[in-house]
Amino acid sequence: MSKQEKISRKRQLELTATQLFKEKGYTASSMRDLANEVGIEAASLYSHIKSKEEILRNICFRMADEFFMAINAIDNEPMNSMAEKLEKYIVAHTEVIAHDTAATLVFINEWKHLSEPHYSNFVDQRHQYEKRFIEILKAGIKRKEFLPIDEKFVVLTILSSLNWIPHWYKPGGKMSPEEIGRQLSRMLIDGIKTGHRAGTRQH
Amino acid sequence: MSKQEKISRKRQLELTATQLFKEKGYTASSMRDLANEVGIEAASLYSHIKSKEEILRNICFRMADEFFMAINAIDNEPMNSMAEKLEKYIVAHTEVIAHDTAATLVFINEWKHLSEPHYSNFVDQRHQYEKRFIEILKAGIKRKEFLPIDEKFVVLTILSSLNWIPHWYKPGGKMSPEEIGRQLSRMLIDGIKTGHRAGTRQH
DNA sequence: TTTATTTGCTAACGCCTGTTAGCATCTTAT
DNA sequence: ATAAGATGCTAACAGGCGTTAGCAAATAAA
Repeated sequence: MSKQEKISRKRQLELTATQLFKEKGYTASSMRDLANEVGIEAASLYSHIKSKEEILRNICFRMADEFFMAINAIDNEPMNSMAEKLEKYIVAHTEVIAHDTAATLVFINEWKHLSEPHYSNFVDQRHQYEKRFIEILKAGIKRKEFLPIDEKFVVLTILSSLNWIPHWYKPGGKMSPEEIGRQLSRMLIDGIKTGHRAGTRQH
Repeated sequence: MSKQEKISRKRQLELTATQLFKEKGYTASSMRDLANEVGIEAASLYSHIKSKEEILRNICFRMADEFFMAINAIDNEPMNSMAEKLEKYIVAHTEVIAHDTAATLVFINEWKHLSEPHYSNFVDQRHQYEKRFIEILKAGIKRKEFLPIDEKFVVLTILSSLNWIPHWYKPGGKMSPEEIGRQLSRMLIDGIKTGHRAGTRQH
């Protein structure tokens, strides 16, 4: 199981590094810190990884992939309203976050330490991700399902609310990730939705 | 004007450091970076400041003070509803943010690098600040003005939306800070408020 | 004009940084 | 049994870090 073992060791490093980066930040976390945490010498880390940044890169882009995969899966489902689609997006995003809050925090806070071309790559991907939400809002506004509020503004408000979840979410709490997502989307969508709160009146 | 000059020089350092900390993060910004930026040697910085952390401390606690002062001023005004009070809180918070987005970002992202006892001090203050919002929500729920959603949850959602503003706000844009605050509070409050959107129906 | 303060310099300190080279050992596959 | 790979070590490197000591020049206050 040589290949398995190597992967598992590398994975352990990434997990420990994620925790470290989350707590102290990427720059303030040293390779010696990481080595200490797993009980080996700093130089030995380089039998498993190429560089410190490689770890950060893997965390950031793996999370980016997961976020994209989550909303991609939704686009195949049939949808009645843009509100429904937006809710599904929000729930999906929440579930990805809840699945690994530490990695999410690193993804959110430390991407700026990526070097080129990965930095630009990352920024592009995030921009595309926001665009997916904006398209839903635009469609919803066109259908007069949503109030004509600046879409960019609304998307950033939604995503910032979502991205704060890892700061307080603890697995096994009273709310499941899905419930959190639903609650949040109800709170946010009903705030931008025309018509009553209780009704499902569509225009 | 010796005292004046000194203050102005120290202030310039703080301003430059704020920009630096915002862009690269506190840990990744070196004293030599800062010195370079203002055109002197790194060692010369210590004629004006005691330590690197002193700068961070000043930024963080000055912002904390400004946030508190902004909402303190509101508590003296007469208020008809909790929704109105919450809106005023949100607008006030937004205006403080808009007044110095760079310092706000440092305040939000870099406080964890404060050493004790300042770290605990900071965390306490933030907790108290959140409590002020929670009290409004509790009162609003009691009056049946707001839906009985977990207050902590709602406050964190509100504050996270607010704290993302410095990422996109540019002075001189189409929306003034006050308008942004109003728009945001309408979007968030109407989402947690019972009854119609258009009406002002109170219970 | 003398005195005190502000502002800056050079040189250096001890320590920490990410990373490489070279070698040893232990595990797995042939 | 042998070869290949995985995993780890020690020693060391070149450079960066925040900060201090000691001194010089400019500026302001007496």
